[in-house]
Amino acid sequence: MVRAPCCDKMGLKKGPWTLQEDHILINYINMYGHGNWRALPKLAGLLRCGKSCRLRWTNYLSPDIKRGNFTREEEQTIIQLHAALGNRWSAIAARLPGRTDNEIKNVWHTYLKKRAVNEHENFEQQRDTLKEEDDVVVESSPSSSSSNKPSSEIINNNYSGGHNNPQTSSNTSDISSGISNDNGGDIQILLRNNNSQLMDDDFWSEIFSAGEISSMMTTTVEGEYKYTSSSIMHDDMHFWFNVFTKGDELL
DNA sequence: AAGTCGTTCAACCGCGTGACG
DNA sequence: ACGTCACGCGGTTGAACGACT
Repeated sequence: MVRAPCCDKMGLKKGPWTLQEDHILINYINMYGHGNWRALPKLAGLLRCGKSCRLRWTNYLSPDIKRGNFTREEEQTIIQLHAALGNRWSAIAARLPGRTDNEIKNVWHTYLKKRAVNEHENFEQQRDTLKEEDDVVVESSPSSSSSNKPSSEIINNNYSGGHNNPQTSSNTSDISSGISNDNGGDIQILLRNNNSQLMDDDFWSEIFSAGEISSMMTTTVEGEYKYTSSSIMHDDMHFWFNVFTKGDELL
């Protein structure tokens, strides 16, 4: 397939946009819209390629764009969505009105990636501390196995992070969830839709391959999906589950 | 004051994909 | 079915700027 020649080979301008160019682009789009980006620069009288015009408009000039610093809520949303969606910046941007994929990508690489790593490390420290405490309890009274508790209680005790408490956050989601340790030391994750609807496999397919999913998952009679870990579930599973239980409200 | 380094962010580049003839 | 076009996406670059030495 032969690709159309790039704009730089056709004598078109590159680099930062001038105020005059911005005005021309804004005026043209306000008057005629942007039906065809490739034809737009010629029609508007700009020495730019259509791609450059589209980028300038969608990332900077469009009136829909919210300028200014990201709020704490927006930053948390990006971290959670990135954990669930990966580097799908446009999908993340679609859930943040007024923010562009380019802007989100920049913010992620400059601030949020570091913060996410820090939070991950803090979480691991917390987890290790809790694990040590659990070990002490189990050693002193083996009969009081945690598996006797409802899983929602377990997750509330051990993994609650304030607003991500599955019970208190259920106003926006019908999904209840829990993590528990069975007697073999494996980790079980229960995901239940209160309307008895099963969760979409796509939710997990981003994180695990299909083979891993099927080997990990069983369905209970109550309409729950039960994921049972073994060696394939790495140590970070708790962290990511925690992130997802926050993030699923946003998806 | 001048040079260096690190950070930020607008813009570019190449690729994938869907629409269309 | 195939080729072409146009668009959108994600990765990368580089200019601008501030902090530091």
